[in-house]
Amino acid sequence: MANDNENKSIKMRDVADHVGVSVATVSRALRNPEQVSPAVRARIAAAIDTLGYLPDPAARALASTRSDLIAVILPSVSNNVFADVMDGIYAAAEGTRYSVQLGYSRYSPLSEENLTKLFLRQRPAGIVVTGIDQTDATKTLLGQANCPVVQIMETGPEPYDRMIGFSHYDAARVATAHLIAQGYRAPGFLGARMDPRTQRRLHGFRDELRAQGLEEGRRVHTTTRPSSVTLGSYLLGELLSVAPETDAVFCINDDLALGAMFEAQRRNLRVPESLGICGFNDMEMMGAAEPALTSVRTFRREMGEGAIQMILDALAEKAPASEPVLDLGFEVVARTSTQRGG
Amino acid sequence: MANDNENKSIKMRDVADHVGVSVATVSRALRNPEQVSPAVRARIAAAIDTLGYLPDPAARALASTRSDLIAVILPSVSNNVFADVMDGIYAAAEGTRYSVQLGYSRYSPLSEENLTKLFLRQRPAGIVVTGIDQTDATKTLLGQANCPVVQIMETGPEPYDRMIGFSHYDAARVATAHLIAQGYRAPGFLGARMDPRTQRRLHGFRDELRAQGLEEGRRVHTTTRPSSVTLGSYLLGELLSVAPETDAVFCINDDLALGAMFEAQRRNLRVPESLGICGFNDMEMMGAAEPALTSVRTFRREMGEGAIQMILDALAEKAPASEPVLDLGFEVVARTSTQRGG
DNA sequence: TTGTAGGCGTTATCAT
DNA sequence: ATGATAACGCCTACAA
Repeated sequence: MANDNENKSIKMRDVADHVGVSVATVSRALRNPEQVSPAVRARIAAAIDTLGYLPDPAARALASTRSDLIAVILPSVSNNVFADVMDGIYAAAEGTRYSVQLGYSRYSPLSEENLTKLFLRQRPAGIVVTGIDQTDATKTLLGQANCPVVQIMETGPEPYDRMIGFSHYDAARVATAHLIAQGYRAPGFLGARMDPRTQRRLHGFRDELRAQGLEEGRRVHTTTRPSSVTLGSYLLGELLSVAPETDAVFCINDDLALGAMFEAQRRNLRVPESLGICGFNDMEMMGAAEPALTSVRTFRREMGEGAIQMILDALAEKAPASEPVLDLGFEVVARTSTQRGG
Repeated sequence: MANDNENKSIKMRDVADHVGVSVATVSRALRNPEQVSPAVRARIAAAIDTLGYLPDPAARALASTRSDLIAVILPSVSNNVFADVMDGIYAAAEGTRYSVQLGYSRYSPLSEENLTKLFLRQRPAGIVVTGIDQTDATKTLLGQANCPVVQIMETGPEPYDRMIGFSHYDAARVATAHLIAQGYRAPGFLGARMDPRTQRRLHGFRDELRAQGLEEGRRVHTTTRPSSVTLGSYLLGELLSVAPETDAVFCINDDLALGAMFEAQRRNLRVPESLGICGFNDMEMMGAAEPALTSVRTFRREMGEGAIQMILDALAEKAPASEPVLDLGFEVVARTSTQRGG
C-alpha cells in the first residue's frame, strides 16, 4: 500500500537512508535494476512505496542530460483530427516512464520552428512532428536531433528518422475515382484552411479528374479560413451558384461534408441522386448521419500510437524496425451519400 | 537577428563570458531585469540573441524550486468540449514564459490523483484541474499545494483556491424550462458517460420537471458508455420504444442531440413539431444543422483562458482578484429544433 | 554488487 | 549594480 503522507518532499537520500544503502544504489535500482541485487532491490522498492518517494524530473533531466519527455508538435488544438491522434499518443505513453509535452504550431511553420527549438532544449527522449513541411531551420534542427524523431500524418521520401502516415494525394485520387465510378461526371472540390496536406489532396483530385478525361471547370472552391460545418454549407452554395452543373462534391474534411449535406437539404437537393457527397477522415458522425455520408477513413489514433511506439522501440534499441517509413494507408468508406448507382 | 547556429548547446556561462560579466548578472538580467543596469542589460540581450542562448528549464527548475510549467488535468482528450478549453488555455499561455503540461485522467478520479502527484512533484507554477469531484487524497494535495490552483468547468462552494465555470444544474433547469415553455409536456432525457457533471444536469432536469408539476415517467435514458452521434440515435430509439409519449429530448451534449435528430429523420418524426431537441454546449455544428438545433451555450474557450489568466494574476500577485469563484454562466440558444410555438 | 564524489546549468545568498 | 559560491536532487564514471 502506498502511503500518501508527508508533504515534505521525500528525496532519494531519504530512501537510501531508510534502506541503509547509498543513493547511488537507489538510483541504480531505478534506472538499471539488473545491476542491483534482488534483495536490496526489493527493500528499496518497499521503502519507495512506504515513503511515497517520487523522483524529481528536473534533477533527473539535469544530471542525465536526458529528460523523460516526448515532445509532440501538432498544428491545431481544436481540430478533432488531432484530438484522435493525441488520444493514441497519450494511450501509448500511458504506463511508460515518459510523459508527453504538447505544443501547437497553429499551422505556422515559424511557430513550429520556435517550438522545436524550445523542446529540443529540454533534451527530450523523443520528438513527434506533424508532416513534412518544416522550415529549413527546423529541418536542420530535427536532422541533427540526438533523439528519435517521428513524423506523423504523412508519408514522404526523406524522413529525418522515422515516419508514419499515409498519402493524402493518393487518398484524394481514390476518393475522386470513387465518385466517378458512381457515375458522377461533374464533381467539385470544397476546401478550407488549405494547409500543405489539404493542397496535396487538391492535387490528387485534379490529377484523377484529368486522368479520367474530365474537366474540373470552375468547380474547385477553396478558402484559407479554418473549416467548419457552417463553412461547408457556405462553400457548397458558392460552388453551386458558379457551377450549377456540379453533381458531387469531394470535401476536404467531414465538417465541410456535413455542412454541404445540410445545405443540400435546405435546397431540397437530393443526396445522393442530385448531389453526391464525400468527406475526409471518416469521423464517427459520418456513419450516423442521415443519409449516411461517404468518407475516406484515416487511421488517426493508430498514427499517434504508432509514433510513440516507434520512439519507445528506438529508445529500447529494438531492431532497426524494418522500414523507416510506415504507410498506414486509408480506406474509402462508401455510404449512401455517394450511392447513385452507376 | 537571431542566429541559428552552433548546436553545441550554449549556456549562461557562454553569454556571460561573451559580455564580460558573471553568470549571476546574466541570471538577474533574465529574472529581475530591474536589478541590472540598462547598459549591461542591453549587451546581455544582444549576446543572448547572437549566441542563440536558450535557458535550460531543468536547471532552472532545480535551482529555483519552481518550474515554468502550468499543469492542466482534463478528463478526456477526444471530447471536443475539452478541445475548446485547451484552445483557450494554450492561447492564454502563449507568449508568457510558462508552458502547459497536459494530463488526461480518462474520467478516473484515481488517475487524476496520480497525475496530481506527478505534476505537483515538478513544482509547477500553477495547476488547473477539472471540476470538483476529486478524491480525498487529491483534495488534500491540492489544498496544500504551494502554487495557484484553479478549478474549471464548474462552480461550487469550496474552491481550493480559485474556480471558473458555471452551474451544470442551473443550465439543465433552464434548458428544461425552455422545452416546457415551448409547449412540450413530455420531455425526455438522453445521457451518456454520466460523469459527475452530467449527473448534475440530470438532477437539474428532474427538479425542473417536478417544479413545473410534470412527471418524468420512464423518459430518462442514460448509459455510462462514452457519448457519440451513433449513441444519440440509439438512445432516442430506446426512449421512444419505452416511452412513446415523449415529445422532446434534452440531450447531455450536442453529439447525442445530433444523433437524435438523424434518428428522428429516419423515423419521419418531424422536428420540432413531433419532437423537440435540445443539446448541450452549443458546438459550432448546431447552428449549421438542418433544422438548426437548440443548445445550451457554454463558454469553454473562455474557461480555459480565464483559468490561465487567474494563475498569471496570482503569480504576479495582482489584487486578490475579487471573488475566488467566477461564474461564466451559460445561455440557452433557442433554434428551430425546439420552435414548436407555445 | 555497492559506495564515493564530481558535475549537470541555474538560482540565490552574501559579499563587495 | 555586480561577483563569488553554495545549493538544487540526481546520475554516472571510477573505485572498492
